[in-house]
Amino acid sequence: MLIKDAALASGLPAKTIRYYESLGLIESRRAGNGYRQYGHRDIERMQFLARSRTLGFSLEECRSLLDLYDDPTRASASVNALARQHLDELDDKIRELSAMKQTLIDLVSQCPGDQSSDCAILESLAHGQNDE
Amino acid sequence: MLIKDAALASGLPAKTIRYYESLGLIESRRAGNGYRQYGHRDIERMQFLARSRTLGFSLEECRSLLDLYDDPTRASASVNALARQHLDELDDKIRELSAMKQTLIDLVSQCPGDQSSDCAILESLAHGQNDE
DNA sequence: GCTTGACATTCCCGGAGCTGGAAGGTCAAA
DNA sequence: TTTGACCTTCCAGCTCCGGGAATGTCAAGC
Repeated sequence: MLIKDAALASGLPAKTIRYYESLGLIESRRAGNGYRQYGHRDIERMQFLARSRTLGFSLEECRSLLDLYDDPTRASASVNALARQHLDELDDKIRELSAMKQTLIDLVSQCPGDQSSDCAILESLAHGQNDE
Repeated sequence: MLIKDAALASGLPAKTIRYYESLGLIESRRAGNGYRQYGHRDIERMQFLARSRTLGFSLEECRSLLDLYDDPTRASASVNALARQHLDELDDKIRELSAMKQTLIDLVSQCPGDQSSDCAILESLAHGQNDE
């Protein structure tokens, strides 16, 4: 299977597959002409990466997850810890964005949004008092 | 006022002030020795940027906000529109992260998290069925 | 046999928003 | 005079790719 079909099968763009290989997350054997060739196992690995990325894991976290996956002596506690840590990061991020959102909602509600130049949003950005 | 004090007064690191200047978001006049010198207006501009960034606006959005701020003929509707658009982006991002979070919560709850190697998280990453 | 088109390869650049570091200039105080 | 704390510019790197150039390969059509 050549890279384009692997991309189709895995959902990862060909560019991304090459990039992941350059990082050592994926391996490939080459045909006589130098073309990368992939088999079922490789596609599974790509899908693993694709799913992990969908859940927001960083590539380094993906590497750890793959390492655990490859290790038959792993303890599920290790995976669990990794996942919980990522969960905490997600929570932090969500909280941060939600705070931004709430502040912005307040500001937008105070801005007339008409042809006048008076604007609570700009006023707050310029002189504070709403957010600090 | 030299850059270090401007950094202290504005909350932006000196490096960031120089970076913003390179992007044309901030201007500076120079002393005879080439050192940047800032006044009250400059500090305000930096604080404006700092607050805008805190709300998650991109630097290009900050540029637009500053332009509006500088324009006495602006309509608050323009600012309002910019803010609402950013609000939508925040919402999208929050929803995306929340979806990740929920999936991850489900997976974590199915993973024993002990010394056994069986792990629903890895299983799901490898073979799907939970998220797709 | 030759051309065309769709693949493949490598390599380098850019983007977003900085941060760190190197190499060097300036200035006040000891 | 020598520190030490500033300042300057420029270059590199971080994350995760995507775009594009220059080039090679291969099957199909004429």
